Amino acid sequence: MKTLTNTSVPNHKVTIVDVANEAGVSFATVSRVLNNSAHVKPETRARVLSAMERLGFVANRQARSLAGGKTNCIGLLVPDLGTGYIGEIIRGIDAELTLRGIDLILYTTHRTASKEANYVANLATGMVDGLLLVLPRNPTDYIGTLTRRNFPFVLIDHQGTGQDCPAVGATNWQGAYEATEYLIKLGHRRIGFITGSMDLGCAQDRLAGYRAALRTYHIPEDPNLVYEGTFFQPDGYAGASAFLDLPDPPTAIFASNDVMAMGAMDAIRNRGLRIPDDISVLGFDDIPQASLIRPALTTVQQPLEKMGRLAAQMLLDLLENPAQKVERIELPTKLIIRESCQPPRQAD
Amino acid sequence: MKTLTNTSVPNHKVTIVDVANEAGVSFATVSRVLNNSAHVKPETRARVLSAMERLGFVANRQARSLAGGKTNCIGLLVPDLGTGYIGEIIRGIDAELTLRGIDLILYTTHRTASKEANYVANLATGMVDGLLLVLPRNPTDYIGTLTRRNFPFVLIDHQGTGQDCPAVGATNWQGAYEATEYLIKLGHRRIGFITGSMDLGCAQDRLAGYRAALRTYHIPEDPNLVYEGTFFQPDGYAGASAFLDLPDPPTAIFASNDVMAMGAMDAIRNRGLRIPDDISVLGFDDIPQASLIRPALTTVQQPLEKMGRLAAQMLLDLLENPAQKVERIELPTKLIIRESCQPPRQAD
DNA sequence: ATTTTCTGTGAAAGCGCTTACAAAAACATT
DNA sequence: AATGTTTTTGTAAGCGCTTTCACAGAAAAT
Repeated sequence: MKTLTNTSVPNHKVTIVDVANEAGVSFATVSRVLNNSAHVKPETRARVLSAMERLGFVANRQARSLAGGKTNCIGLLVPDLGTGYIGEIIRGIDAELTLRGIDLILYTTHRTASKEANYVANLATGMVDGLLLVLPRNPTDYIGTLTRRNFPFVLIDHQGTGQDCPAVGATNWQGAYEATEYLIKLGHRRIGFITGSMDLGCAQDRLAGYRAALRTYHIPEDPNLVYEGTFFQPDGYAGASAFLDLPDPPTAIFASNDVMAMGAMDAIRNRGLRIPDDISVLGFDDIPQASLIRPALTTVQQPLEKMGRLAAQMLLDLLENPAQKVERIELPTKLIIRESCQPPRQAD
Repeated sequence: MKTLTNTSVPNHKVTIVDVANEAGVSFATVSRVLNNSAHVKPETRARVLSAMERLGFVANRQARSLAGGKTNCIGLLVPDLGTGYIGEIIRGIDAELTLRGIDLILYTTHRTASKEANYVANLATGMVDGLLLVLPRNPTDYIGTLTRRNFPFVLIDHQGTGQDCPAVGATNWQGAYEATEYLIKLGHRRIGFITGSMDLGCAQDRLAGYRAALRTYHIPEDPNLVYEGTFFQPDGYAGASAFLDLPDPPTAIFASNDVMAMGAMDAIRNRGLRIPDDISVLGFDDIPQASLIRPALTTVQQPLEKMGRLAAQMLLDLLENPAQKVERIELPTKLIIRESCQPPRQAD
């Protein structure tokens, strides 16, 4: 009675027992086929496979995870999805995961730190096998927990302050340095800088890169020319407005991300000034719309898609071999010169 | 031996058995507390709760789903994440789901129809309790299966061709009609239209709305003024280029989405023409960057975030009460007038 | 031909939880 | 006080699968 075939009942879920009966083997063998385990005669395997086909069998994930101890899901924690920045990263992650048949559970924290820690705590308890954390807000809160529990995770776009954990990021310092240098070589001496959220490592690095370039070219740093933003568009607007209110406004503005650069452009135009004729604007990220706007935005490209892909690979490797040594990868950024920068109006 | 407490072993997962021992009740009672079932003495409940707290117990989702028959996850199938269009929808979905403690499993099909059908088949087998399908490509492939299996799902932004299934969309026809009417009232007589993927209901509706408006105002339709695109930026570029090559080019271009409108803008500017002075451009969607570009894009706003929220609500209702009657909701669109349109240069 | 080594398969014990069903305890009713 | 109800709690049977162990049978070695 227990191992009754249910092929006749249309709405019944097909289980390995059904398949086993259909194929005339024990359900253990079916499980072996399912797991590509060795020690199954090719002939038997074929028989089981065909039975599965005939019955339309699909393995139950919940049961597999429960029994097997892993979920084949990995969790992805992102701040939001608005800007395309994250979209690019996800595209990379997704490509890698799809390849290996692993599912993605998405969590958006909407930049709420408390939510972030909460999610992490929950996820690390059986929901997923590993965690990908994009632009983590204050990861110190839970990285300890994660490490202690030996829970695999990879940070994306977070050059932590000394924490020794797997991460992939971009050369933020370098990128900002080169971009600033480009502006300087164009002839700019007064370059306004709009920072990102300074609690994020990447924002700090970009600011540091900007400062370093200034120093290299012996340009004194004017505190009025650094505006602290939070990576959102309005910050760009506000920052640029503040700069333009200065008695001696900058001839170029370098925003720590593209979205803020766009905000800055807005502010500039609202004053009746033209880009790049009156003032140059430079961004960071190279999100898809950077090339879509006019003037097309000169910006520092981060290999977002690649970062996602790499992070996924690292995590998957970590899952397979937890003893793996910790890696921190920095992908190179690249200055993409488009139309939003030119030499200052009246060179000094 | 079997019911040995494991509090001493640090790395052991805490199960309901552990909690039961700690609280001095049977594990069934713990389960009841977990499920907020009635018939648990408040005092006992408190004791169990405190034991959970003490032990740091977190229920295992896999086990709960396996035993309980539901996953508390819903699946979201989207074509991609690049444009912000989807991002807005997800924001709405996410808001609703977070509220009810349900998780989101994300699948991006990257506009591959085969992948879509594949995912749907897989997901509908225990992975998730319900499915949210954004902008489904050719849903006829699997809507039948889904319906037959009684698997709950809601379509987003797909006004199917007669299929009777739950869906939330926007008034695409109406939106396109009003936008075209606006252009006509501005004085335009030759209005180029760039369609979306014509296998999508929304694209068809928008085209129909455009045509209807033309008819209303007795403007003969010129086949040269309709360019078939696929909702991607390059289509906008190509479409606008084709229009501008015409001996008698249009004075306004209406693209079926914002991204294509941006492509069109690009093409127009590459010809040395100015927007809106030489030619007006109008989009559809009102994605976040529509207001960020210059000139700011006049477009038809879809309540994307709200659509997501509503779809999630519908699905959740459906889960609770499968007998629910099928609803198809159309949210109103709204013309957002910004800077990209003005009366044609020389009125006829 | 006999023993040894594999290989292929089956039986059975869980994975951590839900949920009838049953038993016990508490309360109300005559 | 005895009985009937209603709560509250415990017992046990799965949910569908993985995996260890054991045991056949076949191949290899003696």
